[in-house]
Amino acid sequence: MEDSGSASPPDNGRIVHFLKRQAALMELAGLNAFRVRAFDNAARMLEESEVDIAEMSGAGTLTGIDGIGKGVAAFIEEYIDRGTTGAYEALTEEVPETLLDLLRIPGLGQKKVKALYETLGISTLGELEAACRNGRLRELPGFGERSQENLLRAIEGLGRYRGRYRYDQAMADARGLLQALQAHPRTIRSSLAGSLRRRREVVKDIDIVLSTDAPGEVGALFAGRPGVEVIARGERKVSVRLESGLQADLRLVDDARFPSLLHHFTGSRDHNVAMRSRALARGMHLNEYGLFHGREGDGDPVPCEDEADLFRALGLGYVPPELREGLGEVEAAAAGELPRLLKAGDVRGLLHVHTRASDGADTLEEMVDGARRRGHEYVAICDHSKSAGYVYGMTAADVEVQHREIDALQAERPDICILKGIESEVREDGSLDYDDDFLERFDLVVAAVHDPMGMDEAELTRRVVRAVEQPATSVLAHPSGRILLERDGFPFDMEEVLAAAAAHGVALELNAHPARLDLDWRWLRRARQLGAPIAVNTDAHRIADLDNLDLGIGIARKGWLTAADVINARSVDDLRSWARRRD
DNA sequence: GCCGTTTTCGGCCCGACTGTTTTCAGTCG
Repeated sequence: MEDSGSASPPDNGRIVHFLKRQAALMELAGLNAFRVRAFDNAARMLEESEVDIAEMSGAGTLTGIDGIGKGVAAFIEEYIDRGTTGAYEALTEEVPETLLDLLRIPGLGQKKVKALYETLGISTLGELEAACRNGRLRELPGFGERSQENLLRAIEGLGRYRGRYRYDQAMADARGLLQALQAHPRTIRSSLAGSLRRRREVVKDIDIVLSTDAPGEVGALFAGRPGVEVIARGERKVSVRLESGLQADLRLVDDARFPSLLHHFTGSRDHNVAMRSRALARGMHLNEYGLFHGREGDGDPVPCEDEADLFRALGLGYVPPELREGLGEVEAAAAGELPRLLKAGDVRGLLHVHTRASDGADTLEEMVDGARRRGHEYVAICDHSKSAGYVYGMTAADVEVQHREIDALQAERPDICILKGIESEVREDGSLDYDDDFLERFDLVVAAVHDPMGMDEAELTRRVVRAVEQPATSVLAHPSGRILLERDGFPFDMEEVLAAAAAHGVALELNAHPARLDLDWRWLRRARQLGAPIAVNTDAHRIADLDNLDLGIGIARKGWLTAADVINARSVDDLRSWARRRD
């Protein structure tokens, strides 16, 4: 049971979670599938947006959001008010909430869970496991020997695989698979697809699409890779479980169908719905095998050499994969209003780079040369300031030494501009490490909160806003403080912090470390709307970390950012005068 | 329940694979 939120309104996460539970219970209760989908859709729309749901509910403006009508808005309002709803309570009378656990098992959907409950009285994972071992499932139509074995394995797997992987971890597996497939002589075209191609920060699986005139041979190569367990093996699709626990799916088609296949398995569900609707509205039909004249898909195919042709045939500019989340990109493409997204070549310098002077692994010279080799015009050295308790923080004397080293190295490296920066700790009261006079010595001050110090939301918001207001602050490092799959962001009001950053011209960092990717891409879009600039930073602690910039650029693109939104896409002179402009 | 350049009623994406069947329902993405 959800607890009542009388003291403070439930946050977005709790509301979304409750909507999802409601949808799942409705499904189990056998309610109309489209009504179920309405709750599911509403949950997804709210999950991807960054609005304050409770606030909008109070203002009565929720129905302005796509997919939320009077019914769902009233449901949310009641939940915020009471901590539950009449509709939810009525459903739990009918369907035990523990059935939601069964729904998490791969291979068990609404119909089967319902059958298990109604005929065998199974309502918990433990009961299901026992029934599988006793062979009781065979009594049920649609269940057999194999079903019991598969369910037992799946129940085990629920604990073993958390089922979510960081982008970099999944990419390490995906690169190897893709290279092996591309090396096959019968492979014509191939590509990553799915959430990896969309650059989601966390993924559940690897999707690869491939064109070939010998699907059996290429499929066999994939299924026969060392250490993989084959989950499904068909003519057009092969699914395997890798040693890492990741599932990888390969789809095979002949080459003419490659563009539509790639598109289909790249887009999120919502993106594909938007594209199909658009095709239907134009008297065409879109599926993974092509774009066809006629709404039934029985007409002639529309010839498409690549994805760009496909978008063009639907009257759309090319929508980059990062944007294909179903968050307005199709509408923007139709109106010719897609932004010119940031590109790798746009970024001219690196900010926020560490050396051995604090907790980096490589020397000043090595890091600077790493940046030079990657073609950067400037690099800002930002080691930790003195009160960074968790690592070695630089004393004022250390800073003096580093500045002399930088001056000396700069004389030897005329082709790159070395900026004197600092990652300054934000203290409990929102002030920065070192006094204002000393902070004047730096070209760039990156303010960083590393410890929420047990503060509540109001206190922490005040602290971060104060840090943004400090005259020396140019950039707010890894704003939310999250560590992907380990720890959520610190609890503070991000909207308020973004507004403060916009008001004071402080940049929000997009920390490109694959464990952070912070600011989150959903908030990047909001920051752009508010006019707050962004710094795409590697936060490199060793030379190899400098290559994380590529992922940072991908996430920036996912946040709809252009070169104009990004401070390190500026020339070094512009950057310097921007950093020194402070009020 | 939501929605609207075939709209206020009547739709709501759609195809592959599995495990069970003996022609298909359920699940998944």
